[in-house]
Amino acid sequence: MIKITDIAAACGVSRATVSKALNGAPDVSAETAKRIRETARKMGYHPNAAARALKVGRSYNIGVLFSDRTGGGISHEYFSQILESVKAEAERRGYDITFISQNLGAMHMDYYEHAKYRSCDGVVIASADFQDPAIIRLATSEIPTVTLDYSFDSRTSILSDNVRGMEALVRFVYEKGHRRIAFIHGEMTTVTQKRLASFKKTCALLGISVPADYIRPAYYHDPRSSGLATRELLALSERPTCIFYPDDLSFLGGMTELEKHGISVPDGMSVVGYDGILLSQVLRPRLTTYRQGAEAMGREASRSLIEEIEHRDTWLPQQILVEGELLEGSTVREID
Amino acid sequence: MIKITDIAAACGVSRATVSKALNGAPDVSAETAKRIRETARKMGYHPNAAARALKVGRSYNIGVLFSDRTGGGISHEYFSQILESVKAEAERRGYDITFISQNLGAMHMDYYEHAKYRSCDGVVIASADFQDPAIIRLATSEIPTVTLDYSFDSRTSILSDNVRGMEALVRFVYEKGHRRIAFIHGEMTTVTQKRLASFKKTCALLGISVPADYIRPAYYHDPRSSGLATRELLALSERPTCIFYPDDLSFLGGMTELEKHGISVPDGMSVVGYDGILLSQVLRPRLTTYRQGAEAMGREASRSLIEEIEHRDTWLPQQILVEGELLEGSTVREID
DNA sequence: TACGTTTTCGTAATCGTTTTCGTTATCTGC
DNA sequence: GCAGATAACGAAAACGATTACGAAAACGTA
Repeated sequence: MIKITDIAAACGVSRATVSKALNGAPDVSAETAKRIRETARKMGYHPNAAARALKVGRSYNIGVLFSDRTGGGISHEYFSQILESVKAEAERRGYDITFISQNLGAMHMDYYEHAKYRSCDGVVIASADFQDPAIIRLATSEIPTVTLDYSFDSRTSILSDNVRGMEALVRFVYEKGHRRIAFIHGEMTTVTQKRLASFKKTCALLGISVPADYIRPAYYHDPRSSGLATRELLALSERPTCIFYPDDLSFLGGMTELEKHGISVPDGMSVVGYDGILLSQVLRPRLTTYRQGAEAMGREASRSLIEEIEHRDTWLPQQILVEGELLEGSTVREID
Repeated sequence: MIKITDIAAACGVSRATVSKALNGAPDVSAETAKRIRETARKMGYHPNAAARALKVGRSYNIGVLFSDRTGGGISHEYFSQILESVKAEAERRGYDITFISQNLGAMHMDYYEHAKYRSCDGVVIASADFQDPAIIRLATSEIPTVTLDYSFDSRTSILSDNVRGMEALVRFVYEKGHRRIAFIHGEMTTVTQKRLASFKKTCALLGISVPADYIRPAYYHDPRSSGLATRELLALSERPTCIFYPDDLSFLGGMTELEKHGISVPDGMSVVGYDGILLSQVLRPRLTTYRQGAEAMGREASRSLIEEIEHRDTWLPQQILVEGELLEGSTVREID
């Protein structure tokens, strides 16, 4: 690997001048700067990331955090799409990405320490338990962070528009004639709260009353718990005509349960999911669901984080709402 | 962040001694070593990754390479599972992972240069065009590498057991009574060659003759091309009774085409896939396919790469075969 | 011509760690 | 008690880059 000393020798100048030329310092003449830059390119010079990180903190490296506790990590489609677009946008802007985790090997590090250890310029918190003190420590530290699907005070966040998404789904089934709508929700995160609130509000707006026992708890990405909730709904004296599932994957548990009862979708029961993963669109019948703009969310996360890193003085935190789109499958029956 | 100087001051020794104690050098007494290690832990010391990387090359950071050319990157389930297990195993052993790509931002770097730039201790080449000179340069460099589903000379590789997998599938459909079996394959990579060879060999072994026009080319993870191949197979005077698809996703294209012709699975046509992704198991009917041991592959990749990094002197390249398992769905009809 | 200003460049310190080599001090055997 | 070996530690030089500061040269002006 060729270093700054080499190109200094080749140009007959000092290392300082080379560094300054390459970083666009004002106190180097236009001609020498050009000459240096050209030979640097010719000789295939690239700055040593470690040396630079050591000297100036900046590493051109951003951390990505997927909670290692919750199983639903990288390999869930929603998150892998986010990861992919975070990575693509970061690379486009010259940044590498490194995973941030806790307890690297034998050492006992929390997220913040890990980020410092690797001198990350910033961290994208993609999936985490936002009550975890270690997460809070990171998000309230001096390291720029952006969170997905959650907002910390005075920090940038990228939010999937759950309110609008849920509203779109409710309106859709309403137009199909449904008035008895059940809602199975995941863990009570802020996302869940928003979806539930939007569900209730839209129902109220449309004049639909939702009995308390139409609202059922379950877990995200857990077909079993959704299956249970489905069974409970089927046991009600007045069954719903349509069930909202926490996500596409959870619907599968519901489907199995419905099949057990000899109920077919959508003739015996209408259903909608959430997420719009590939799977939902190859199922027969195709699932009616709301696709979150994962690609845009990842891209925006990288973009805004890097903006903050590069303009820390003038930066103001913002909350970026990313819209999704309704995928009209055929799991919602028309009722007269 | 507390540094070596701090703990040197706290212990009343020099920085050199601290470093040596922490790294288990022989020339420091047992008591001082213990004392130093304890205060280091108490003070929450972690070595600065950049400084160490600068001084000794070692960065405790391994690169992971997903070709940026082929779209089927991280977000494909097979690869995201591999990524997840590579990451988990690496972290367990105290290594971080960073993505290796080409053309970081404005700089013009190839894979090898990128790996050096970040002073990676090794690279897992998870998905790539193995004919690409840039890939070859990396794989023949002094940097330890391990490849997945491809073998370079004198390098370690993790191979999904395609031979056995394909054999298992052929035997399975054979036992179900099928004798006219068509094979749609993906791009002619070494993986494809192995699968095709194993297909042919097993057929020959079982006394099945495979007409040349039963072998059809298509692309991996591309439902459209598989749909086309399916159409061609259906146009043959003597149709096959069973079709092998390049992978689970590709089968979807075939399914659409079969539906167009009013053919149902498995009554009108038996099919098998490959990969065993989640999707294949929630389809109705459940797809008969072969699940590759993605989790084990990623784990083995990390494990063997780190072994090589830490014992470069005694290390010998090896080819590690990872078995999968046959998933018996219900897309292969019993024939009498 | 002399002096102040600006432009352009180099010297040297620095980031945190590792490592070579020397310096003590302690020990061993006779 | 002494030469030589050994054990334990420290001083200082790296690794490759950045940057505050000073120096020299070039320029302008009176």
